[in-house]
Amino acid sequence: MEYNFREIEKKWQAKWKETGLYKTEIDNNRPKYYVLDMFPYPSGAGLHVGHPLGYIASDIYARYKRQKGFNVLHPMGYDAFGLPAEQYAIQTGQHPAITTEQNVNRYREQLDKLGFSFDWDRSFKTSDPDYYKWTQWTFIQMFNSYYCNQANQARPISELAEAFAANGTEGLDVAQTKPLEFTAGEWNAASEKEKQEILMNYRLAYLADSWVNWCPKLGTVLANDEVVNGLSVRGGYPVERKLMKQWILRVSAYAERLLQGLDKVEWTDSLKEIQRNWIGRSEGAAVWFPLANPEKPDWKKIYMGCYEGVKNEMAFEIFTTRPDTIFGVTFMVLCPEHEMIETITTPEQKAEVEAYVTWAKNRSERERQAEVKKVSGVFTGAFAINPITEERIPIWVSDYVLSDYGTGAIMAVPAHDSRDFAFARHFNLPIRQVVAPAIDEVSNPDTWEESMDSKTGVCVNSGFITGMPVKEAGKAVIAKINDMGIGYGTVNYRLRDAIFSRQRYWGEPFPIYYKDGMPYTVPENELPVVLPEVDQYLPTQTGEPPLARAKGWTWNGYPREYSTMPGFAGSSAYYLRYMDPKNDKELVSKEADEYWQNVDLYVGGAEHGTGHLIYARYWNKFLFDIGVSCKDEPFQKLINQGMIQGRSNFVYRIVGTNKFVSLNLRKEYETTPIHVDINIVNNDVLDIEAFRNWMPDFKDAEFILENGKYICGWEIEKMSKSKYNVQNPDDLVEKYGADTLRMYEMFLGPVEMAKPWDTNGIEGVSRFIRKFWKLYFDGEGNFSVSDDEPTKGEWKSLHKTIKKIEEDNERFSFNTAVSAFMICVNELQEAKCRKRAILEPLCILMSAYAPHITEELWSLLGHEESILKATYPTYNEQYMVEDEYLYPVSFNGKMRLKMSFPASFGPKDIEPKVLESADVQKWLDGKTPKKVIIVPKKIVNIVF
RNA sequence: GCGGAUGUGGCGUAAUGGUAGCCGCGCCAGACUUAGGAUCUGGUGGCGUAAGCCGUGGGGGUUCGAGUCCCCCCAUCCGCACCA
Repeated sequence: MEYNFREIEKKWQAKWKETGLYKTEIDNNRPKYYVLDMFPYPSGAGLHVGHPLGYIASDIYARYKRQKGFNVLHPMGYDAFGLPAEQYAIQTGQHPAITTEQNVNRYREQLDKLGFSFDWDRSFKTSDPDYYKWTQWTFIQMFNSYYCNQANQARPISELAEAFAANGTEGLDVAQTKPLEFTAGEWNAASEKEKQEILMNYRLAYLADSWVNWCPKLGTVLANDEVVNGLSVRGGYPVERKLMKQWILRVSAYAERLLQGLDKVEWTDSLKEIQRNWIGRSEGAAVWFPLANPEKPDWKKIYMGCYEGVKNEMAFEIFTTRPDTIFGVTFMVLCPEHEMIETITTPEQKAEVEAYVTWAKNRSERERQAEVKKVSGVFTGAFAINPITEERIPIWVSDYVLSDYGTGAIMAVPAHDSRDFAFARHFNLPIRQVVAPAIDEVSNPDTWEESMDSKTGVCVNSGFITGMPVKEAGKAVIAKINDMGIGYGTVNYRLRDAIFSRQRYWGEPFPIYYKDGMPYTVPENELPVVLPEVDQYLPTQTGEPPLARAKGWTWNGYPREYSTMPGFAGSSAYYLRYMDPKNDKELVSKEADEYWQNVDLYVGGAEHGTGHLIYARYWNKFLFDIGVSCKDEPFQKLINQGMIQGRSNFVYRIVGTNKFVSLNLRKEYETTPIHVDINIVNNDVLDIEAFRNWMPDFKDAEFILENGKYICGWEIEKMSKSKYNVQNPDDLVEKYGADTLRMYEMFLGPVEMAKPWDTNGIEGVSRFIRKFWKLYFDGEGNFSVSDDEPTKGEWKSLHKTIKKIEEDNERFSFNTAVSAFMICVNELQEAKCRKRAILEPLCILMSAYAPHITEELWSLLGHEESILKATYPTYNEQYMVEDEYLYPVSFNGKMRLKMSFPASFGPKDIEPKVLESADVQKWLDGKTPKKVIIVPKKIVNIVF
């Protein structure tokens, strides 16, 4: 019987579906294992060969774990809300739900062909109201929570209101937008609206004016991770800073836990490092610098009086990571957005400062970033007092200080900070050295080429900390400012709160309505708030988001929130929902959550390092705090699949002609390389006829050949339509079958590594699969497996393979596993082995990789049940025992010859025999060995 | 600039500190064929007729022994980038 993969694959895919083979239920008698692929966004282009790489790897592992006795949850669904479908809707008027549906169907069709073991009964898409109901529900819980730094968890906002009624803000230690101070009396006397405004300062989902990334072209704000180099990730449009009222998630409250949690998960170091950088923890000090009122030169009075309750009016809070350099402060810098610029600027400087601030604020993010090295700034005319040295220092404004990190104000230490140094040099401000490698190694900063940013050394010219190592000095300064009541040691994070509003149509509506200008949540029993129909997917005339177009869309007459949620809303808790996808009472039942717990293996691309993987961790930690999820980290082990790059082919056109010269002859001509469709090139040899028919321009093309062939050049590039190097999995499944494609994708190399796609290599795997098939058939092509006792060699081949495959599966080394299968099949073919005792276990081993062919063979072997239910073979060491071992004998570490000794021989038995040998004597060349190292069953090394 | 990863034949890659190049592609030779972009067999790191010598980006080091561990440098890729 010929190996007819088309028939076999179709047959078994239908059968699996019919019998519900991959349906999963809670089973307390078996341990659970949760394998998840990152939520795909179903784009219109469908899958290319790079997409399934991770799905194949996770499917192999899921199947393997099932055969090892685990109850495996392996679901799949779609991240369906998002910009592409909506942009398409704007252009064509077609409802994004329709586009999404089509794309989902296409994805499903492509996935089905690859024979994945997904439990499709658990599937959903984020745009399903049954699903986004729980996204909205979670948002309401965040709205109704604050973060308590003492308990280190989210708590109900009602507790906070009670605390305010009893004690005001006395002793408050919570995450907040800005510090507020009021008494219980003030709270109790406040109106309902005032109370709501105060609470907004603490909610985990809050509404606030903030500087956002506004993308005019997309008509929406974007999160930080959706902007790269000042351009939107989707579409690449310019982004500007804009002050807008937005929904925001207080992700920053979880910064420390997000950082600490990284130590508990098994992710790659590089991904953990990306997250650590994104969270950006820095330890330092917050210090108040009082304003030296130029009209009252007796600043000491102000200084003495300014810390009691009048901080905001009279002083700036700065953040520094180097409190040890406080004696080197020679000026201060405020960001252009700083609130106090207006009040402190002197009349003489007013015009200049205003001009600068206007210029700086109106610059696009992109311009600002492009000109980072250009120093700009302006003097306010005002002075501050260094609270430690009591010196009077000028206050400047510059855009090198960012408004949203720290407090938007810095103490500048030009001698020891490169940016302050550049600024001081540019504006001719004093530079004072306060740190040196040693106490007597002070130099003149005027002679410096750059600042001394060194984090080691000792303090000099620094009053009471002179002579201290910098680390110690920092602590001493913090202690001092604490005593003085003008500052404290603190930690700052780069991680910002996440802007959660999008002025777009195709997303989850907020469960929010407005009364008296304040937001209120829709009652939970009215969820979901279903996305309404609109006549156009564009903003209104007055610039409101598209949802404002929906007719009669109010909550009992109150206006609703017209923004929708961003893409990450729906993808932040989907893994929990898969545990219990049909539950209409809860996001996930206690029973399901406690059984499935969290994702054991998460597979996907590294591009989600700072987006999805931060938000989902935040989201899950919140759900953990409110008791919905029993694990505070959602993804225990994570594998980043490497990108599959395209391999482009080129032809070389001689400039000004329609003549093409073969690769190795092109040096003699002036040529232009032109991308050529990889489908008309085979092993870099161009199909000339196909090329002439490819495009009208090439109809009359002429060629200069080498050895009668036209050889194309090649290059590794991103896979893209315009480069004609896209390889579509459907074509390959059609030509070689899913099992071959699955094994070939694994064979390409380690899953995590980026690698080029080279279709040529698939032939080798295809040959191997057919060879494997033939092991089960006799010369006439009849299925024929004997019950004869295998030979020693056959047993060894099998057990060697069992061991190797198991080890490789456990460490996700699927490429080496495929090659182990090849070796085994080569050996069995060599031995003409057609024995059940060998071929049955081999079939099971390979079923995770090539589920269709093995299922067919399994059934031919006479089994009724699916091979998925088969018991995984156990490795038996006894088959590996050898009587003899062939020792490599090396001289000074270089292998020269081999000698065989009984496996039972120890070093004492081997050494004399080795030294006696004529070959060894020849290599010794009369010299006496200094040492003979013998590692049993490993190596003999003679040192001379 | 900071951080991370990677570097091995013509190509993809393999090697618990122990025989460098397994497996596959490609290439070469042969067999079978009307034919070959089918199948099968053998060969294939470089230099050398050979014995042999040289070889894992470069340079040091640890070790009986280093592709693997340590230090310095180079190249490529990825992430962050005025984060005080």
